[in-house]
Amino acid sequence: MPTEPALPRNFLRPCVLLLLRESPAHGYDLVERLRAFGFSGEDPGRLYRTLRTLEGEGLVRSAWEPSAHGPDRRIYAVTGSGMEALHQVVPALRETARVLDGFVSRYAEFVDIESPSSVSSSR
Amino acid sequence: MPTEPALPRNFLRPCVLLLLRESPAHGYDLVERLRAFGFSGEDPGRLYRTLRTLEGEGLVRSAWEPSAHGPDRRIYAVTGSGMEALHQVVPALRETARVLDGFVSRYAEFVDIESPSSVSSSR
DNA sequence: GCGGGTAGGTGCCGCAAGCATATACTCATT
DNA sequence: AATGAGTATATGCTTGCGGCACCTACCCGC
Repeated sequence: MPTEPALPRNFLRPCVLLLLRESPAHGYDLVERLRAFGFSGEDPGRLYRTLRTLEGEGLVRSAWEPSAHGPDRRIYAVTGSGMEALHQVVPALRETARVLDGFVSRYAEFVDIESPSSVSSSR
Repeated sequence: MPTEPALPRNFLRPCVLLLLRESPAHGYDLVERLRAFGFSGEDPGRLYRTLRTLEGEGLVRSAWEPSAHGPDRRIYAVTGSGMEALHQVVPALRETARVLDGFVSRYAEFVDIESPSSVSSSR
């Protein structure tokens, strides 16, 4: 794993919504699947808090499910307004990606000038 | 201007360093040039506070300069350790861009399935 | 009965971000 | 000579996210 990314504020929320849209899951499972989006897996408490907040806002719903081995699980699924909320935030995240690409290439521009060796491609 | 981007925490700092590296400037000027990185220009106070913080950390230095028209300006320039700090945070921002691209394309994947009309190119 | 993996949760605090507000200089207008 | 607009720099206050620590409880193997 490279450097830890500097994620946007509240990025956890859309990530949870997207993952739940792909398939319902319980928190402990989401902890693992969230690694793909740059979340280290430490601080599961943060995720559980976010899940309860999302449920309070009606963006996800949950139901307890007994587990064969281990304690019961609270299975979460995204709701209709949850999907709406996801659709609404995506443009901002797209915009963020655009800005960051701009920043990086603008940074790379003068780095290439200063050290013409070990050139990083301009993507 | 599209939607306001959801910028990472502390993103203002590297932006200021990059802009000052491109050319020294005073705060009021930076406010304008920061628009390229998604900063709306409201809340200039935030920028000025950030500048003073950066100066306190030795990442930038400043000098007063009289203005032909209007009040005096505090001209900022990036220092050596400021550049080091910039180099150190860029990998994380690169990583963030990567993650966001991944998120967006993963989102687009099921959006294309649900509404096969109005297809967005897969970049 | 002890440790380790699974699963879900609360408490607390620092600090960035958001918003309002203050000061002061210059110039053009009334 | 006062008023307002544009330029320029700053402080005060509040909120809420994020980071860290900590707790409970279940199941299984040794």
